[in-house]
Amino acid sequence: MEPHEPDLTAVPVTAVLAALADDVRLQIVRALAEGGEAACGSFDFGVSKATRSHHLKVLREAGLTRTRAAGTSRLVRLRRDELNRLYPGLLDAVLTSRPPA
Amino acid sequence: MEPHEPDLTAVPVTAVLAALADDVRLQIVRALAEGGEAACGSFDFGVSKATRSHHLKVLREAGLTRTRAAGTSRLVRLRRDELNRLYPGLLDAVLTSRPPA
DNA sequence: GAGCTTGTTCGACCTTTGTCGAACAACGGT
DNA sequence: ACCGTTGTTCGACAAAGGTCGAACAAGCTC
Repeated sequence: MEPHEPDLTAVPVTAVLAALADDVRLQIVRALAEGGEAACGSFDFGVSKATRSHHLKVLREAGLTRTRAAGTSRLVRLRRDELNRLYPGLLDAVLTSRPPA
Repeated sequence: MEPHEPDLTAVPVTAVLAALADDVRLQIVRALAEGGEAACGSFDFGVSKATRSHHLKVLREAGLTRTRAAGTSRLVRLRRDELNRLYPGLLDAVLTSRPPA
């Protein structure tokens, strides 16, 4: 089953923004930005694995991440270059924002 | 009644992003970016005035706009400088994105 | 003050979305 | 072949959010 990773230009801006407009997903994106490629299981932010899987799907379908299988795990990584090319400054603006005091 | 225009630093990033993650609101922001200050009524994007008022409230409470009374109207403007200072690149990234084909 | 214009607020409604547990699927190791 | 690990999918549920019409408020003009 292909993981359905759309062309970023085909994703409406509102969908990209909506994908980033969630605390859990933002934490995932931050983790990916810092640590590079990571397995789904490494994002343990106090939600069930069903919920985590859901959030990763949202990020993937918004064109923010790519996923590849690796044994029993799936490795996720940020599509930084494409993102920065299409929305220069967006990622940085979001990532450098202080965590909610 | 004060219109409750929060300090941008007090607004969680997710709230800012969520405010921008809507088609109607994005159109409003684009219009404000192009035309500068404008009356609420000038944003006729196929929604009722109740809905329009709702969206303007969301934008205001997310720290994206300022509103001032002017006779029977209310003039709205983008908080560009603050936005660009706190989230450099965000606004540009969102505004320069092509409209949904 | 009557009436018009401009916005806001108030339910109400319906869709979307975040969350979970449970069931399922794929893979690796023993 | 079996089991454990890792993710995904499937309802189900609750909360959030966009939408509307109607009622209300404030201000201008005649």
